[in-house]
Amino acid sequence: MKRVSIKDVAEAAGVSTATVSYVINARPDQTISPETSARVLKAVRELNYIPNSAASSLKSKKTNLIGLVIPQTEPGKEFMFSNPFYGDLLSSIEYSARREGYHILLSAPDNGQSYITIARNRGVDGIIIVGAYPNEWLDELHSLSIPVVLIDTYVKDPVYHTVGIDDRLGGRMATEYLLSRGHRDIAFLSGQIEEHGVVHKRFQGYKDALESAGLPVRDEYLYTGSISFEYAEQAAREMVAKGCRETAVFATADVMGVGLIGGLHNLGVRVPDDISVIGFDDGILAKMCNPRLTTIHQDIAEKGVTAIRFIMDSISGATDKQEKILPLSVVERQSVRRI
Amino acid sequence: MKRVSIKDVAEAAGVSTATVSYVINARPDQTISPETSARVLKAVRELNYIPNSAASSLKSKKTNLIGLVIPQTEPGKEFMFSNPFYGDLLSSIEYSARREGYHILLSAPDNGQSYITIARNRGVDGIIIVGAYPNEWLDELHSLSIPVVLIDTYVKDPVYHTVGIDDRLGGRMATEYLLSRGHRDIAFLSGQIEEHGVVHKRFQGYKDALESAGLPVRDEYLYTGSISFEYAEQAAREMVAKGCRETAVFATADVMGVGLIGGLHNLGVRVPDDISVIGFDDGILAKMCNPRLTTIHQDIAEKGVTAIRFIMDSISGATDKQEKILPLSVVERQSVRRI
DNA sequence: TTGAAAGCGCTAACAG
DNA sequence: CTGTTAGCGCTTTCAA
Repeated sequence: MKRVSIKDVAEAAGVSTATVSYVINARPDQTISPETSARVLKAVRELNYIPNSAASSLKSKKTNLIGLVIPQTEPGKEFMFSNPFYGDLLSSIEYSARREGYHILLSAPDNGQSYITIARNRGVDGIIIVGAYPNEWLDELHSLSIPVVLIDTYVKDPVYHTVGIDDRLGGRMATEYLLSRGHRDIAFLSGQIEEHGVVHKRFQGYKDALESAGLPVRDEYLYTGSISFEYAEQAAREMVAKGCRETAVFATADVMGVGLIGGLHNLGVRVPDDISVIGFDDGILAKMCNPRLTTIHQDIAEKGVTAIRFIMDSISGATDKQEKILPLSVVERQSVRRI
Repeated sequence: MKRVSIKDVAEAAGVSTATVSYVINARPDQTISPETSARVLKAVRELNYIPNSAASSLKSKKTNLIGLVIPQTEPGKEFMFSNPFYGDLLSSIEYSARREGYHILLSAPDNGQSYITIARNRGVDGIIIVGAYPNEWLDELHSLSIPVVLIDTYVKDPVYHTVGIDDRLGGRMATEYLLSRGHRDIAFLSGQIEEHGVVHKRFQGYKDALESAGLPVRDEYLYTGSISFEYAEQAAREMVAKGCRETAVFATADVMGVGLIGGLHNLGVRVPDDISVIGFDDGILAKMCNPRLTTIHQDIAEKGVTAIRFIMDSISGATDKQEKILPLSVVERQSVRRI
């Protein structure tokens, strides 16, 4: 099958290549007669013509490509391994983009190297970045002058759009829920607490709730390692070794809540009978564990939809920085008991 | 920041654009003097030049882009939602591709529409397809004359490369493991059994093992719905409603094994005390559930690595169809008991 | 309402 | 060892 170009179509339809370009791109201000248009379309169909995006990008400086940057947990290894969260998000972004005629160029950050090279090389029309990255890394992207949306991060930037949730509120909701069930000794289980990270905010929310209740934030109730099933299991061992003074745990990700429950179970500690657990995310994992996990629900798919919308708005001329904070709710299941 | 082109570099280095192109692309057969080369490289660095891939693709017919097609479970919704399997695979593919200087163009199939349009439009240099698709859909891709690798599917094609596992063997291994633990009433839990699909093969392996053991394949022991946590939970209800004659279940995906265990648990049936369960995949879920799931292990990351290798080999001239069957093993955990 | 023509930035003969 | 040159396939002014 030989490549068919706009020229072939033009010949077949008896028009110029310019005309073909006009009808294909159907700009609202274009003035092509219906007959000509029909003739061109017919030729397109018969020749099975598909425009070459490299050529059109070269000329028009538009690629219809959106760069998506997803964190890589271990360099050279899986970037999203234990967290179905990313699968959901990715899928929603891809779908929303495709509906707008855009495709997704997927990358994990190349070991400290800047994304700017890829972005400029490929000429992406917009960038979606998931998670927290070093500030310099992000700042470089300004020079590209294309829309950037940051998902789930708290860097403040005057230009980049953001979509996320109110993690501090979420942390507070989780903790207050536990409080409302009579718990007073509430542990906090999370990955590293980093500046600008969501975990930091959730931790603040945890502290807010405790303080409002007149309760102290005890260091011995803090378990911060990595966002992984394994670390949560380990935390379970620590908890038990220390005598398990806490009656409830706020785990900042479902994957950790599930790990904790598993670890506790192996040590003969029952959830929620001996200890209560609340998670965060409400992804597939929450329903999967036993007991099913009471958790903070967030709408992952909506994050993707919104991110694409922000990019599209920017591309079509909107200049304001946009921000979206998606709502949160408590989903009661079986892992918390009233005491 | 104004765009800097190869021309700017050429001027700055006092050479022609051709020379710049030569040193940038550093072909082995090229003969540029070290001095010239150094001068060019210096200019590249100083001007912060990054080649425009649209322009080079246009000329060279090479995009360094690999199209990745991932199944979409529900049109318009998540494509990989309940299955961390895809996250792992995706990540491995992206990483391997990047090491070879390729990027990943991610797509979910557009509702029955062909992928060929995207492939031709973007000029991808190779395609990786995960999962089973209609034959006509796949056949169209032949006309592109670019390497295609199929992951986890059994369509036989004289050209496309394949990477997968021996699902029939896997089914047999799982069933024989159960048999070796004294089980005789073994149920089969899966998604729809489709031609060319992996589930079909695993089912054959199940039957193989039963037959070798002189046992019948009982219809009432077959539970086939969808590959989801929810269906597995439902199957648990059916099992119990029917009196739970089986003593063990082979679930063809961890996600189903986990769902089954959860569903059974809710009904007061204990795993492995009352009934044993073996899964398939050995992803993160297997370690997450309680009891931890005995399952068939497969190396997901290796699938991605191999797929990229096949594409690279093809691109660099290899003409043979390549096939890789990755090894399987039984991972014993806690969900099967000897009776 | 349409066409001619000038490139976009790069590659690859080919010539020197 | 390096430069000249002719496009790749498309968009878009400008003129007709």
